[in-house]
Amino acid sequence: MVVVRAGLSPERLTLAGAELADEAGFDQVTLSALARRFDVKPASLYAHVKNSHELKIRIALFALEELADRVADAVAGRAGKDALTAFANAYRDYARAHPGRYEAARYRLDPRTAAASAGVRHAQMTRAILRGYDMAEPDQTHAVRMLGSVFHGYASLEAAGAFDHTDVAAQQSWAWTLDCLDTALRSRSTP
Amino acid sequence: MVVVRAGLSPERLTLAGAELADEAGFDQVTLSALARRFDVKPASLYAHVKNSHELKIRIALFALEELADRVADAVAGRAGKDALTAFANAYRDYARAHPGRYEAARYRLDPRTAAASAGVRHAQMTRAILRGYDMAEPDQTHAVRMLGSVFHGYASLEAAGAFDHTDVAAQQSWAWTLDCLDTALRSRSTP
DNA sequence: AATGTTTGCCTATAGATTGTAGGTAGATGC
DNA sequence: GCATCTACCTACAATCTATAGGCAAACATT
Repeated sequence: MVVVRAGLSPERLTLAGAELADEAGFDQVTLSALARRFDVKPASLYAHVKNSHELKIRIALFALEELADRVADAVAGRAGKDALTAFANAYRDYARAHPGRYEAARYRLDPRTAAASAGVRHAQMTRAILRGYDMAEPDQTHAVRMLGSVFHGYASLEAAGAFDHTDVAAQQSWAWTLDCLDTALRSRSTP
Repeated sequence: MVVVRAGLSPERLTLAGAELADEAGFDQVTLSALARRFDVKPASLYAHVKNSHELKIRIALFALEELADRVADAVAGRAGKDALTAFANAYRDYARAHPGRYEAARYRLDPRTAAASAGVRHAQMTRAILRGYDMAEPDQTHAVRMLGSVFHGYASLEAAGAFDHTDVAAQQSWAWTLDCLDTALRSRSTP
């Protein structure tokens, strides 16, 4: 009897799960669906991931990492509004290109896991952006939270189709918003 | 045999589902869990709601309506920054008091259902806020989207615990953000 | 090359949730 | 008083999660 092994591993399952999330939505990521994708029985997956929850955590961590990498790449060598725009665009582009992974990145992690995740890099990079605006504490923290809210909120609403019913291009509003944020941050800077 | 009827109805199921969502999370809202709550068999619920998806839609519409009511109440009789703050606080307070319902309000609705939902009132009320800032189109649409992003983003990140790891009160950042938005909008107004 | 061990996926099984079909007792209407 | 309707029931099938244990291929050792 010829048996060809599927070549499963936590990493391959995580990546396949991320792809499945992008195609069908993060809530459609099940061990059964993943098993079908590898033409394998569901039970076989439990040798590689503890359970469905752990798989989702892995996908979330993978997405956070990937997103942080893209943002870091985009921001490299830039400062001020240039850096702000690069950060924001990399963020939004990722959410649009990988809606399922982006949703996964919002999966609730326990504090310890979150503290060890790339989420920390996101916060650091946001703070780095603000260096171009000379902002002291606690204003810097306020600004980090505001920027995070705008970026996540915009990506989230756009993905939900909230901007589809008004005949103004989402891209235009995005550019306007970034412009607005830049002005607001500059007016708050303490040189 | 004494049979006491549970008194099920779509409305009672929707409300109970909303309560369950607040207590255990929107993803824990299942027909089975709801049936246990009414001490009834799961199959009995199908006489009142078509399926699990329809129940979630009902909860989403209920939450959107409730949230719109609160915001409308808060905004009534106010204008300018006062109105902006009242809107924003009502929004955030609802998300904090009813995390499950707030999550439900983000449940993906098909375009027709969304168009007939209280989501439309949200957009109208946001536009009403902007009357205090004398903003022409398409800037008004841009501003509606930015405000929506900030409000939703902040509520979403705060609920996810994203602000728990820095020792600055979320309330402080919220006030700062609203102040920042007010300034930004005033600087964009076209009197 | 022969042997023992590990790896990788299997079958079998059980519980939970969703959903359909059909039944029955109590409430309602004439 | 009788027929109908309502509200909930049992029974059943499908899907997903999860555990336990089996077996053959792959690998390591000598």
